[in-house]
Amino acid sequence: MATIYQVSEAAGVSLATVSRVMNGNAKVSERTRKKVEDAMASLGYQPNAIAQSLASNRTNSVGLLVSELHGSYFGDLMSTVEHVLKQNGKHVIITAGHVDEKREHEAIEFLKSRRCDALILHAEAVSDDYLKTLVDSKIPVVVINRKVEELDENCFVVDNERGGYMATKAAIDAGHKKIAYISGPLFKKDASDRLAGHKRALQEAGLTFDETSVFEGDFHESSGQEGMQHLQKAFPHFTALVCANDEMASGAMTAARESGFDIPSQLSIIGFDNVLFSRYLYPKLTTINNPIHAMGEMAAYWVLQHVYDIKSPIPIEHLFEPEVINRDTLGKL
Amino acid sequence: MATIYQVSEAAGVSLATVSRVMNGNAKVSERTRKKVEDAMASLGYQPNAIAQSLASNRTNSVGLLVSELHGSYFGDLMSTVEHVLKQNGKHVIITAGHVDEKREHEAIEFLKSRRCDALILHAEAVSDDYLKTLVDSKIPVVVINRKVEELDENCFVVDNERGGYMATKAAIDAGHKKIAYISGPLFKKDASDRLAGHKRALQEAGLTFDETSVFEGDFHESSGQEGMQHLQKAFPHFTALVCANDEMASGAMTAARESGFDIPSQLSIIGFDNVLFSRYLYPKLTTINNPIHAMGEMAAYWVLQHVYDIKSPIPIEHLFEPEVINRDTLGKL
DNA sequence: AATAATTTTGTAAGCGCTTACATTGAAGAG
DNA sequence: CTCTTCAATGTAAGCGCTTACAAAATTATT
Repeated sequence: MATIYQVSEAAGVSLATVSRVMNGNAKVSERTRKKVEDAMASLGYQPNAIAQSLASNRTNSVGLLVSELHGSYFGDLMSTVEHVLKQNGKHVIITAGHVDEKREHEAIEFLKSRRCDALILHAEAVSDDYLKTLVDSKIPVVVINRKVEELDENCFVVDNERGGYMATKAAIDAGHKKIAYISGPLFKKDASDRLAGHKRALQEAGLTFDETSVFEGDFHESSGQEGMQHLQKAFPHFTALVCANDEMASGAMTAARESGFDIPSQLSIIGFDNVLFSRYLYPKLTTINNPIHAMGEMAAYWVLQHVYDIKSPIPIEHLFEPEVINRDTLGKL
Repeated sequence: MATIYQVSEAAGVSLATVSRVMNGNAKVSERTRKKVEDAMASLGYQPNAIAQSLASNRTNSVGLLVSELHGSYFGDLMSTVEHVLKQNGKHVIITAGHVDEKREHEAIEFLKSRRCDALILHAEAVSDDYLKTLVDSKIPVVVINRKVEELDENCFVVDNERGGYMATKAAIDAGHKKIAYISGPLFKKDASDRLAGHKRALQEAGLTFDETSVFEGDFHESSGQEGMQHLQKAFPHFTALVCANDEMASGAMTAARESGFDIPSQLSIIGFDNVLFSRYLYPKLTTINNPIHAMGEMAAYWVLQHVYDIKSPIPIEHLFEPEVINRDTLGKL
């Protein structure tokens, strides 16, 4: 591996000059620039990013914490963030927190130890206080899909309450009166917000909310199946089922089919998130779009603007709107 | 951010001693170790990984190149690799090549510039020669899902020909005689190997291979739909359709349904890869398991063993066997 | 108790870069 | 032709660590 020193020798100039042509910030005469570039090319020189980072205190990399490395939702987030940042010459260091406080904490500490210039966090398990401390600690931090008190400027969230409202409203508008609900784990803010929206829609339509109509799942497919089975007994004869995410909706669909329901003629199902595979399902799932793509993009632009002084091509916004995606699982009654 | 220097001052010892307790390699007396650890704790000291890397020429991070950051297949690969490596205190730097020669090349150069200790590559676009050069260039490299001449020791592959054979054999065993095939882009080795296996199964069963029975897709869902539409005309009345991956199988299922076929009573469909969502499909997709999980794990163990001298808990193997996953889309004839 | 052997600690030279500051040289002003 | 100015380049001091090697402190040996 050639070093800057060897380049400077080959080009007959000083280290500083080589560094200058690499960074293109200070003026270098055409002649010497050429000499240096030739030397670099012939040596196959590749700057050592580690050394550059140490000397400049800039790593040109931003840390991204996701809950899992697999799954459509996070795949989408990672893809988007990487795309925007790479276009601007920045790199992404991805790490997973697995929705576990200790592991999320470690993951964030890892990103800090790598001296990322900024952090984009989809942190679910770590405390609000920890996030506040982080923000105070100087390192630029952005939080996705979580609203932290006093950190509005650093948070990018979808209006989950509204999304939950829209899902149930869509069912009501289609004529449904008896609507069941499979929620996510209610200690999670997004899950409880979505449920709150569901309740608001019911109330607005003059429908009374029945405790037995909701099953608390865990956002995984299997709990959708369980939920469906449970609700058939606990809250029989519902005609529509709203699920707090698409995975659970998929599980519910499987269970419904096994119980002999035709979807949507006998049972309507609505999901949430609009992950990629929701359109592969049969029937194609009617769901609420969770603009994770837009949020990831925005988070990346925020970082570019605040950390690297690269102006965002779109105005920075913090609250994102959900949207009904009409497909084939919601039937008129 | 506290530095090692401040820790040494606070503990009343030299830099070297602090470094020693951090790395735990040289002997340090209990008393001073305690002093240093206390100093670290009270300063909230966090070693600067960048500086450590520069000084030690070790980054404790391995680069992982995938084609895309989304999708079940890569999600699985990333998850597995990260899991194994993290368990051993190593970190993963993930980057995407997007199946484009230039971008893959850049991605690899990026990983090299970050001075990764090793590279795990799912490289599809870059040339064999380039990979050979890489391997020769000293940096430990492992290639996933691609067999490169002379680099057997560095490659981890599934037996695609065998998988293709198994898929078609399964259809034949179920009584099918007229079998269509939707392949991946044939310039890709895995796609052409799978097709070769398909042909071998036909031949072995005494069935003649008909050029019009295969449609060359691009591994994406839409080309599964196109393929289905095309084959209905070009090769009518086939009773089974083998697809070179699950995405295309999903597309074909949609198209088949739109054409009024019932699956599997009127048309059997077999996929390949066994990605996560294949079991969400309706009917659940019968497919060939592509042991990407096992390969990713093995690649990670190889790196641990060859680069970090951590013995692999399982013997290193390079060729992985596909397996038929029987679900609901293959019907007896 | 004196010396050797061994363990523990310190000193200082890098790792490959960036960058403030100093130097040089050429062009312009008088 | 000398004196400024200013652009181009060089010098050298770090960035925060690791690690030979040297020195000091401790323990073992006689």
